[in-house]
Amino acid sequence: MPVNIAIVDDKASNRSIIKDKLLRHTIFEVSLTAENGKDFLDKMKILPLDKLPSVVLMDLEMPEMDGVDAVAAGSYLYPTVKFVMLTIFDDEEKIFKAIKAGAFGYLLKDESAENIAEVLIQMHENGVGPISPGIAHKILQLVQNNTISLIQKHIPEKDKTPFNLTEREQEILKLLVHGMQYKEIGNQLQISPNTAKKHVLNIYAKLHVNSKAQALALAYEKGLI
Amino acid sequence: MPVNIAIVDDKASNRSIIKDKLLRHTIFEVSLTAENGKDFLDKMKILPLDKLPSVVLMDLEMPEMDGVDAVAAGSYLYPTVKFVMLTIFDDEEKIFKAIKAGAFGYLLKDESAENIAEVLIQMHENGVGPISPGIAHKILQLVQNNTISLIQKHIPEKDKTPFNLTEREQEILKLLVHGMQYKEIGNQLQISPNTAKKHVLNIYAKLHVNSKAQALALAYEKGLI
DNA sequence: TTGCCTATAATCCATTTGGATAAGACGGTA
DNA sequence: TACCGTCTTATCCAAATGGATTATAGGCAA
Repeated sequence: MPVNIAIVDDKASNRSIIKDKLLRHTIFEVSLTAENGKDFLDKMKILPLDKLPSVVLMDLEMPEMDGVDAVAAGSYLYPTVKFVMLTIFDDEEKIFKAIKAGAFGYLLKDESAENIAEVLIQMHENGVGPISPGIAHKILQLVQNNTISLIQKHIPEKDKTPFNLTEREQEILKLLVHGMQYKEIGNQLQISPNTAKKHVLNIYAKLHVNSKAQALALAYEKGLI
Repeated sequence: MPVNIAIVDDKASNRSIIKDKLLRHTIFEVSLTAENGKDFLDKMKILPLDKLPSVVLMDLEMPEMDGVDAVAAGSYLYPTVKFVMLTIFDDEEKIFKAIKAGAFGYLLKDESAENIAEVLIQMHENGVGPISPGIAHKILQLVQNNTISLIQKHIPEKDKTPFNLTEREQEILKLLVHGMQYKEIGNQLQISPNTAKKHVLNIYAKLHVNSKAQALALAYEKGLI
C-alpha cells in the first residue's frame, strides 16, 4: 500500500519541487497539498479516510495560519498523523513551539531538500522522528544554555484514586478529557453509549460538577490526568 | 594534521573495537584510552599538549567515575575538547544530565557503531554535534511530554494571538475553560447569551473543533491558556 | 444467604449545545 | 464613500447532554 503524504507550503514552487522528489519513489502518493494551515485543515476535513496522509510535510512560515497553529490543531484532531516541519527557519523559539505543538520531526530545508524521500523512508521503517543535525545541535545548545530545563515530576503516591473514582471511571475520564462524546466513548470501550453516559454522570456526582466542561476544567486543574 | 581522539570505556573490548574502526581512517589518531572517568582525567593531566584530544568518545556507565561527572569536569578543564557520549543507555535523565554537563554529541552504540568514524568526520567538517536519531527523537518526546520546559527569557515575545483569536474571543475562551455555559459567560461579560454563543462558535471554527470539550482539550494540551 | 458495590443498559424529559443564517452598529481603511 | 472585520443580537432546528429513575448481572464480604 502506498504511503500518503500531505504537503503544506505557501509557495507553489516549493510544493511542486517536494512533490516531484517524492513521486520519484513509487511508495509515495501525495494525497493533499495546501497553501497554509487553514487550507490544510479545511481540506483534511473533506478527505476520504483512505486518503488520510500518514505524514504531513509542513512549512512553518505561512500566511493565514502558520505551521505551529496548524500542527497544534492537526495533531490533536488527527493523532495518528505525523507532522514533519520542513523549513529554512531555525529560530529557537519556533523550533521549540513547533515541537511542543506536536511536531514529529523537524527538517531544515537546505539540509535535507535533496533527500527528503530517503529521510521519510527511514522514518517509516524505524518509526523515529527525523531531525536535522542542525536542529538537534540547536536543541543541545538550548539545554546547555539553561534555556530549557528538565521538569522533575514526582508523582504523589498517596492520591492513587482521586475522588474515589473507580478504575472504569478513571478510564472514562481519560477519554472524556480528549473531548469525546458518549457515542465515541461507548464505541472505544465496546459498551453502549447509554452506559458511557451513566459512568460520566457518576463521575460528575463524585467530582461535584455538572457538565463535561466543568469536569475537564477540574481534571486539568487538579492534574487528575 | 591528525585528529586526536580519546576513548573512555570500562570494557577493554569496546575500546579496541572503536579504536580499530577509527584507525582505518588515517586522519584519526587515538592519543588516549581510559577505563573510567577518573582514569581519563588523570591521564589528561600528564598528556603532552600536542596529544590533547579534540574529541573524547565517552561511555556513560562506568565504575569509579561515570561519564556524566567526567564530562562535567572535563568540559570545564578542557573547554576546547568535544565530548561525545557513546553508550547503549538511553535513559532520559542520563541523556539530559550528560548534555547539561557539556556533552557535544550523543550517540547510541548500536545505531552508530558501524560508522563512528563517518560521524566524527562529518562533525569535524561542519562543527555540528552528532546526535543519534533515537536520541533526538527522545528529546522531542521529552519536550512534548512537558518533561522539559523552555525557560522564558526576556525575549520581547511578540505575543501573537494563537489561532488568530480576537481579544474578545480569547477572553471568552478563558471563561469557557472554567466550564462556564453560555448564560454564565453572557452574564459575566454583560452580553446576551446568544452573543456569547456566537463567539464560542467562532472560536470553534478557528480551532477547527466542534464542541466545548474539544476546545478545552486543545486549549489545555497546547497551552493556549 | 443477604446485602452492597460496580458495570451494564434503557427510557423519559428538560435543558444545553452546535450549526446555519441574518442583520444592525461601529471603527478603521482603501 | 464604500468596504471589511469585529461585536453584537436573534431565530430555527437538530443533536447532544444532564438528570432521574429503573433494572439485570457479577463479585465480594459480612
